[in-house]
Amino acid sequence: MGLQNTLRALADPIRREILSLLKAGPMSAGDICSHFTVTAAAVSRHLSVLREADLIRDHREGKFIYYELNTSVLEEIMLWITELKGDKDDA
Amino acid sequence: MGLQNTLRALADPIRREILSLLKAGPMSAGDICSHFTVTAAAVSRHLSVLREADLIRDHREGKFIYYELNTSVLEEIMLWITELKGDKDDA
DNA sequence: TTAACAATTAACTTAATTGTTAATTGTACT
DNA sequence: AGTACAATTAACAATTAAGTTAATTGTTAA
Repeated sequence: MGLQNTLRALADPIRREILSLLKAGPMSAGDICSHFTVTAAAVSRHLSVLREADLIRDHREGKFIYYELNTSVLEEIMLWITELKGDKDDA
Repeated sequence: MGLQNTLRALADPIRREILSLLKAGPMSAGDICSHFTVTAAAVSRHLSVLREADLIRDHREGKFIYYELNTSVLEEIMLWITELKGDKDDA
């Protein structure tokens, strides 16, 4: 379910924007929300989709839940695309 | 609309399988259909999504419409992922 | 022109996704 | 305990997506 989950998670502009935000470093759910016009509940569900895809990790610190980027699962996409593009290694 | 269209198109297992089939070379719609259990109409719609994303190109030869892979739009995804992974060029 | 075939488009159904508001969970503080 | 705050989950409405069958568009050949 890895590649499917990852690509599905990336196929939404808000979720991609969340990932871009997290590029700068870990951020609380509230801080992430403040960058969007949709409600906190909507953002929270986007976060859970990203978490299911293992594109982000979370940990609680007191009242806050911090999210951080996990780019390791993106390797699988890179690999898939590279293979599709023709295995130029064989050339 | 480029990246969004591309990722949305890739976020479906049948569409990814179609692209993988086309890796071997151009193929008619009928040949593509024969690899799947869904109806020809369903495959045709998948093909149109892939075409809108410019992941495939088509041309008619007599009764047949041949599809072939276009991997150039995948560069955009590679770039986006690379940027997300941290712009290691700056290191 | 008519028949036959390849493929797409149309109309419709069902399932999944996205968003909202309201209720719930978890933590800190007095 | 009780209040306040951060964040998630639940329940529902609306949109989008994917599948089916039936009808339509192109093309070839009799």
